Amino acid sequence: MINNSVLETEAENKIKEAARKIFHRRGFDGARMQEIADEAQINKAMLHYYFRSKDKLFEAVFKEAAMKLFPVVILIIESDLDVDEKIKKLIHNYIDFIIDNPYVPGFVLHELTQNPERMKHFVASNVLMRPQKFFSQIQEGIDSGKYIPIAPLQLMVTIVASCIFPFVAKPMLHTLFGLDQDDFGEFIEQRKEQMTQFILNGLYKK
Amino acid sequence: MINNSVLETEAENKIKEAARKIFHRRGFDGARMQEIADEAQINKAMLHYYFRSKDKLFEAVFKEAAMKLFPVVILIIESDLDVDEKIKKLIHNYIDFIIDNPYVPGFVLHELTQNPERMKHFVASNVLMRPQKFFSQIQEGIDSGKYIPIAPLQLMVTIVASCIFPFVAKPMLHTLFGLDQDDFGEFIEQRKEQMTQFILNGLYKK
DNA sequence: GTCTATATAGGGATAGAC
DNA sequence: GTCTATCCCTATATAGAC
Repeated sequence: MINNSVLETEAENKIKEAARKIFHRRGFDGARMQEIADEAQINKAMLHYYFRSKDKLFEAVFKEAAMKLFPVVILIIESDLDVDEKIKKLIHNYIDFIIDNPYVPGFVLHELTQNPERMKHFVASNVLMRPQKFFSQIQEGIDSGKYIPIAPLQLMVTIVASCIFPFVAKPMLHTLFGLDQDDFGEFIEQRKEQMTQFILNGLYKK
Repeated sequence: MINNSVLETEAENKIKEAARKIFHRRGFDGARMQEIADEAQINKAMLHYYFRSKDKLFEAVFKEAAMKLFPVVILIIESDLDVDEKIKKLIHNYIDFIIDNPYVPGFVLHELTQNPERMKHFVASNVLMRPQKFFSQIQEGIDSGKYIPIAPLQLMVTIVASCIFPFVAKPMLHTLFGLDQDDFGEFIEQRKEQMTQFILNGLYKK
């Protein structure tokens, strides 16, 4: 007789994996429990057996997405690297992460916008952003005349925006500039190095 | 006797204005016809009287949003200004526009992502982006050694991202950095000038 | 644990009186 | 044109047999 706990875990994972796909693709309102069940090749009733409700299932998925999205930035930001290396690593690693998880940024941003209260307490208590070191490094560079004067948070937001935005705006790039799937892949690949150079060049004083 | 056509127009406008608010705030799936009716202080049945269906009403709202969002960029891009002036104008005007229409970018991006086909043909036929002149200007600057080598589209996307992203990520800035409403307003105001300087500095070679 | 059948609610849409 | 009542479908959720 096979241990039931193993099967249980497998079923749960299969459901969560399916839910992840559908929620990421359609958002909370757009997702259907039936579609998740189909994706998991499982009966719809089983969703409610393992996870009581759509809300609970969503919460599990959202948490994982948020926990994946933020730490990429945080770990690098808090490291001992110098500014140039941090920016280079940040852009490369972040874009690579989104290539593997293309729906995560749009999903997190949208759900956070739609229902800020639902997950705010969770994000706040689990994701502690401590950018002090990075911000200090920037400020020192400004004070020493190496960097142009810029609020560290402005720089930070610009870096993250540069990585995330192209993925959120992918349909726009397709419609307005005719970038197909392959073009987009090339565009993103090119972006890693060009953005690193552009942002570092923007930071350093002439 | 009052002319009926006037009242008709007033009712239609009241509905569209209410629909705009709700759709922008909740997206297509999240919006409720009842909520739109309440917002318009009108009976729910009247929505269907004036606009046949939720889809039709949404389409009207989406068109207006998209038609407002893109031309801001396009007009400046296609103008005869030089690169520095274009970038400065682009950032200032675009951010000012979003201050007045804070939900538009997230709305357009999300709906375009959720259902790319629904509006693609419309956007494609109504919004013609002709960035050739701007792109040529950039390329000339690169060839003459004035600018660093960067694909014009990469620059373009970065500029738009810098303007739009902070608004989409507003809840994140609130949660992670504790920016309240006033802080956010200051942040955006500061951003107009600092991003202009940062991006121009990034473009010019040392 | 897994399925079928069904309860229940919500929301888009319409019928019909006025 | 405007309202009430209601149709009807869809989607979440549960009951209950196996």
